[in-house]
Amino acid sequence: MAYWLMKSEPDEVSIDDLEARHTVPWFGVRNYQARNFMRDAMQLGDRAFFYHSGCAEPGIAGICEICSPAHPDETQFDAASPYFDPKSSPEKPRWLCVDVKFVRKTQLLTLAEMRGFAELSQMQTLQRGNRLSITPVSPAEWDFILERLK
DNA sequence: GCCAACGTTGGC
DNA sequence: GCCAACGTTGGC
Repeated sequence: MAYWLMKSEPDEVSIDDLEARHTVPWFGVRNYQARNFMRDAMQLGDRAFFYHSGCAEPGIAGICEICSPAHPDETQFDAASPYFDPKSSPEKPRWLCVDVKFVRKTQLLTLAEMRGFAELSQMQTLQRGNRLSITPVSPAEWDFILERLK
């Protein structure tokens, strides 16, 4: 059992979208490190903070759970998708995703608030220059944040 | 294998 | 819209 932080642009998929759809494929990851986390490290039942990025108020907006093994991300084969990858093929898919299911929505814990906690100073997603859309969260960080989520 | 150029992420 | 940081590409 491991913990994660997964970034999504709310314009594309927000916590409200996830709540409405119950489960969504985590499509659009085009970074090998993030892909490898999904392929090699994630397990069914792992929980993740659902983080809103690229928006006016970035931060943790809810909690979701990994509910499928890694499988090919269909958007890579769709020429009309911004995530289309001409170098990938269904025979040899390059990009994977997992499905996540809605657990709960929380009051937004903003990035600014997260940066204010000394207990979170080592959190990977808060490190300078970090751009990974999926990062591991330590059990201590998970518990600390969970206690502060409303 | 090096590395410059370029593209992307994402906060501000 | 800006820009720091960093990943990827491709020529050599």
